[in-house]
Amino acid sequence: MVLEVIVDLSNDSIDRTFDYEGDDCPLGSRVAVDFGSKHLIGFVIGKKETSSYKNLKKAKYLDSPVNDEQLQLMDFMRKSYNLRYIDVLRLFIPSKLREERNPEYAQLFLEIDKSRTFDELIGVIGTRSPKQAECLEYIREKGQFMSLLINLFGASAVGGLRKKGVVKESLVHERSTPMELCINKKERVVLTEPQKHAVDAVTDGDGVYLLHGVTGSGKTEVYQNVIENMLSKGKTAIMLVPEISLTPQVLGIFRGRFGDSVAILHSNLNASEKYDEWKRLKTGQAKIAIGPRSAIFAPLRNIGVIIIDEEHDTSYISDNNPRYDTRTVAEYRAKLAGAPLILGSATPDMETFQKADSGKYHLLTLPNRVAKHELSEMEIVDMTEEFRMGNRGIISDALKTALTETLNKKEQAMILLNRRGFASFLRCNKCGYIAKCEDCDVSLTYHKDVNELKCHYCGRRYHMLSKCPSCGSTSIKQGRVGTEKVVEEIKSFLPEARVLRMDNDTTRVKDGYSKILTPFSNQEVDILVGTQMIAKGHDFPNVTLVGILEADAALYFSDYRSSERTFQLITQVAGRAGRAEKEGRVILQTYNPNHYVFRFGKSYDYIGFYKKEINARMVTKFPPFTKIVRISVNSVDEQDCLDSTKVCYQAVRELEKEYGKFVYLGAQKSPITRMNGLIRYQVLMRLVPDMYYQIIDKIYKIVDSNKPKKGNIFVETNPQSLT
DNA sequence: AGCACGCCGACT
DNA sequence: GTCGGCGTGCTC
Repeated sequence: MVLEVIVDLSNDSIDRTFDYEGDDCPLGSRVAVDFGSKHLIGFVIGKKETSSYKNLKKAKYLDSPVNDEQLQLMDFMRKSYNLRYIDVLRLFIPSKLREERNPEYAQLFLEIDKSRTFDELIGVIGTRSPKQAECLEYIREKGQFMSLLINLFGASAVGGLRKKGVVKESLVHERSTPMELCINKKERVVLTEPQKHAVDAVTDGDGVYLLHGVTGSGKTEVYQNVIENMLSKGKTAIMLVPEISLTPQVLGIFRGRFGDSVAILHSNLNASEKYDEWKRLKTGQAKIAIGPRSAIFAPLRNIGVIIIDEEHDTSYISDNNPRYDTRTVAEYRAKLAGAPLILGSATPDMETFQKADSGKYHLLTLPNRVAKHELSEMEIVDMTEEFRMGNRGIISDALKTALTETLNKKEQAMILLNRRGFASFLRCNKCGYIAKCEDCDVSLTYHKDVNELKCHYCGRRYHMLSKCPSCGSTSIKQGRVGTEKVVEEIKSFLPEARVLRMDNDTTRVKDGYSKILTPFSNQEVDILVGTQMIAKGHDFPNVTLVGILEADAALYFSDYRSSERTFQLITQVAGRAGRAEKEGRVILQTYNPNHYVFRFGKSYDYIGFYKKEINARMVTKFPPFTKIVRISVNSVDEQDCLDSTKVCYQAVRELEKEYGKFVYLGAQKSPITRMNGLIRYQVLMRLVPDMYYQIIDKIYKIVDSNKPKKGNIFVETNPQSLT
């Protein structure tokens, strides 16, 4: 029988099937093939009786790691995101299965024979077999799986070692416990009415449910009950959480409730551990997959529910290699399985809430906090006022006082320095004026190299401003503050305070996270100063004060989502204060206190914010009312990059002639020169949704046939940023 | 992705 | 005269 095989190499020129001769096997089977001079893994995605090709090589069947439903999901992803087949396939396969051409050896573990010295063993091998000696040296310390050794040193060398009896073999397949989990057996709580209603609705329903509830309103309890109901129906479940909140505590709660039927797919697991968890799901030993976005590809059958917690989190969007949006993929997978999809959040994505609002999704609301505590009181400090009063520092007087009080009470504080999009906007320190594009209403980005302001959406350029057009002050500059600066300022008025910084620099080092969080949680540190990353997840009961500096920084990021991001951020950090018995307090500093984000944020009024924001999006024609499409081109060679971009641009213009005018911001070339040796250009356009679905495939075609010679080209829809 | 084949520059 | 640069094309 002729098998149509995708080989495990990621390259545009071989993103198609190759015919091989092989025994009949299910689609999705993994096979070993020779391709050119290489020995590779391949995947069967089609079968036929005859091939137009003459002398076929043989494909050797290994196993069948993906099922039919998963194949359908792959197809969907490939088409909607214009991805290579192999890149999508790899998402479904644990990396271990890609290394092993010989599954029968996969579990065979080789170690050196410890009853003799290493030199004795080398003696046995002799000088005629250098490959074998090399291999023996390789496994000297820790041993290794046979399949990997065969890949590295060849079958004959490894076979030689076995024949000479210098290695010991064992069938290792103990399940390695992923992470030390403190299993957290919690008392079963009685559900509130809204929780009960949500659980019932989802259990008997299908389609997409938006579970909207503030922090502490008991969403997790809903998830658990739905999962439990599904398990009792003999079904399985997938639950996705943002990478960062995949903490041992969270996992412990699920392990406590569901025991061994939970499989955890975490990026901290090594290849073998991941493979073990994958296999438990595949064989049905485990029925619940919990993990970050990649867990959506879990090898489960008979899925009863898919849950995406904190659905607005940006970690659900993969912005490189295979680019995809997990929520869209999950929605399709749920549809294939006939299962409901739950999207949970306190601050849903605008697009998600709009779908719930318009009846496309079902809306479930958890109105109250179950915990005894109300949400923390939020104070807004006007920094332009501080400036006028003569405080030129980063920290307002109100926050200074609050910090001092907090420390006196032996409680802790967190200070968030919002640095999103900080690099480049221009602001007047006196009146809070921000330079914006007259056409697009997004903030202008300052380009130092040419001393110009530029709009990232339409490319329009403006002269650099020397004084504020609104109040005439010359104190107009780009704000740029680092965490070091904040710490310095705190030290100046609270010299005894124990302060720790947490940002990209301090967490990059090995165990950076726990080096900072452990002392803070042990109360050996009073104040934690950090960027976005301190906003998520961690629960510190002794924290009663949260300060947000530069709360409006993200607002000036040249991105139509900046208000939404800001609202999400302040809601999230505010939730960090006063989580246990003690009351919490939030102080938010801004140059723009009247902005609606802060007005609604202060009272935790998501619905109010949504109404205002969605209206703005409609008027300015931004998503969800349009889709922004970006063609990105990069190359090591400027001319090469430009050529490709130009052709694409012309082709897009042709499309416009055929289909009618797009809702442009002007599809045009805007060059952005970037570091790492790559020149980048892009073509941007905005399309109303109907038009988008009509022409996106044509745009993919244009791009595919105009690749730069020495670089890459790809299309993104609603990209995360335009930098 | 690799590997082979093939056509122009500076070297023993 | 040749060694080797990497552009182009192919792998079932």
